[in-house]
Amino acid sequence: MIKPRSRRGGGRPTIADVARKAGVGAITVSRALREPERVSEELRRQIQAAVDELGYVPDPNARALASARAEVFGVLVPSLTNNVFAEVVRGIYDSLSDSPFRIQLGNTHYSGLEEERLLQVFAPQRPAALIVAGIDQTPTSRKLLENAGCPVVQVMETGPDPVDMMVGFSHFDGGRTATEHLLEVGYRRIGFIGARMDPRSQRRLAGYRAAMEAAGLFDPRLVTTTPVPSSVSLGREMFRDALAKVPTLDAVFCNNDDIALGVLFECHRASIAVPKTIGIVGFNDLDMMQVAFPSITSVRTHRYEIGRRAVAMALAAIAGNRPEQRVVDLGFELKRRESSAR
Amino acid sequence: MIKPRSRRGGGRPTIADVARKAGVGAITVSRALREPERVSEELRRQIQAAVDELGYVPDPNARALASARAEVFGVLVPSLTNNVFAEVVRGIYDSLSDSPFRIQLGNTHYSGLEEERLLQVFAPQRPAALIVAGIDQTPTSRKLLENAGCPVVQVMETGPDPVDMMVGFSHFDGGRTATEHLLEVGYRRIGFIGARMDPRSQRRLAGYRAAMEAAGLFDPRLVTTTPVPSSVSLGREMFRDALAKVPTLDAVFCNNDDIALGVLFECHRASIAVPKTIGIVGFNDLDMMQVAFPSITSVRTHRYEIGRRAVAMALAAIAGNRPEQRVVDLGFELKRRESSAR
DNA sequence: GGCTGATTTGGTAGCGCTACCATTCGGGTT
DNA sequence: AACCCGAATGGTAGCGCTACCAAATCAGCC
Repeated sequence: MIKPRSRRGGGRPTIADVARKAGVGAITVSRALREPERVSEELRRQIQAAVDELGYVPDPNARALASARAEVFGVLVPSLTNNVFAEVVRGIYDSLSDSPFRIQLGNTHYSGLEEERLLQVFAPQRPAALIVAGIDQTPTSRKLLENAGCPVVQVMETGPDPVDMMVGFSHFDGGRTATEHLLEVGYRRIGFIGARMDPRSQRRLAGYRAAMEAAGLFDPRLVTTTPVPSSVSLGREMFRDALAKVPTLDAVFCNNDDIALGVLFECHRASIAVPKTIGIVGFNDLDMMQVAFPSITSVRTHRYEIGRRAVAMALAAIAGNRPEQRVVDLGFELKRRESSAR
Repeated sequence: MIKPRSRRGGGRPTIADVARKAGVGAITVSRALREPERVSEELRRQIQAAVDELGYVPDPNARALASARAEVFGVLVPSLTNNVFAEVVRGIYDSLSDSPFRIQLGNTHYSGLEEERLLQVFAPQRPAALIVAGIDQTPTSRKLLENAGCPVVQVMETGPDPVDMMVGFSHFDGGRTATEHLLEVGYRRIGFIGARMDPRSQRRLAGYRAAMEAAGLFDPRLVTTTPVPSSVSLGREMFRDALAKVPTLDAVFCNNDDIALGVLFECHRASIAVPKTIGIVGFNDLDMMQVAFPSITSVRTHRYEIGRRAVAMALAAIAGNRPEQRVVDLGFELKRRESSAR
């Protein structure tokens, strides 16, 4: 009596079934699938026919165990609902959709400890690459990344000391450029409104401050921040607070577009003229900024492109030709619109 | 000479190392980790000590291979940037963050074929559960889901014929309720503006039509749709088109909040009074709807809760007590605001 | 013809874990 | 005393694949 068909597996065909049907060794099937150029064309055809007939699909778990490397990209972002990171993630997905790589996405909730925890979950899987947002990893996280044994790309920011590779832009410069623009067009009592205040927002604030100090106009009372997560409604409230604190306020640089939109709505509600009485500049340049009335000046960031570039660099590193330029600055672009057209 | 330490693995401790150190069999370590109640307290303590000392972490790939079941939830959504799905995904993540389950997220780009392809990638991993958006799977996808050998939850909608379980609400009813509200407050020439027009938007449109026909007011020229992806700027353009087509238009029901916001901005720009001249109702009720000026009436949907509930049902099914109520309708809530307060 | 080196193919031995079954042991039951 | 039963532990045999090495094949060349 024949040994019964594997008890555990769901009866799916295995590589051995394909090998038997094609009349070759199992390892040749494995090779034909992974490195076709190393198998003669004839066998390749035979094997392909057997694969098609049986509907064979390699088991990714067995593959990962045997090769000590999973075809998985680990991706860590601080938020899934923040459009900014959603765009980065979309870029990553689009770049990987035609590859054999799967994606495992982790949500750190802007917490360094949570990032650590997730890296501890991700690392044992031996991912093919890791993409993490930001450059402010805890020492433990940094060590985990360095020892992950795979390409690592830090995204959203650039900095002096990459774990491995980096794609992003300077938030400090972004904040400074936005503020300088407001100064240029004649605003003087320019406020900063920032929610969440993660490290990137802190650096935008630093850029704002540098510009204001250079103009001799910095005043700490112009700065309104909160660690509370950002939202349009919060933007509205914070603007009211800022205005109560400094009634002479004539412009605001917001740490993101949600806040800026909240400011705009509050101006409408309170019949404050934009840009005449109050100038507004946002950050990120979401689609709606150019549609708003009045349209809102914002710093356009290349989120989608950051995701794509991060994957491209990781794939190159996996393929063995690590890009020579390890830190890529994709820059930003100030979009001047009605909200600051004095 | 001692056999060299495993060549392939990165030298990470294995279950055998832990077993040796704790002076027990490997299988007992495995059990202590997965079913602690079946191991005596003394051994449990010894094993835990060895685990801690070695820093042992089970290899998820080996585990998946041996048990023919990966600790992975497969999640398929049509879009990563659409806030609606981002919220569902957030609910899923939050519900799973304390569990051993990882998440594999797929982006179908609103395409049935892409959904099929992704299911073909997901299924061979033998996920612990699958969560998919919508109820309009292709026949192939449906078969893949039925044969996946794991709990399946369809989310965002309810329908008569679940593959396994369902959590959502009726988009038809949502569309009808929104339209009935506009009729009730006195609008007559109510337009429908819809972008993307995926199956869910189609059903909202059907609900709109049912309400309009019941009132004897349906007119096909009132309906403006496009398959183009939705955005605020598109909402603005479509509203202009709709108004050019039907100058007597006195209200619009938008298939989502982005479109509604675009309509609002265009009204500002063209000095059209809201809600006096034009009433506006959106769908989903994003945070900004209540902050907008005027605030925008919208149909609040419980996206985050849908994600949480889907996971709860899947976990129950995995644990062996499949919920008796296999189709859960979480409903929706019409939020009446200024934009339709005639 | 025999040698060399490149190319193609296959066998063996795991990867690290768990399913399955066997074994042991203590405490009832009859 | 023989028997049974459940609880606790362990051994064995894979899960389906690939790394590693060996073997076979085929030029090309002296």
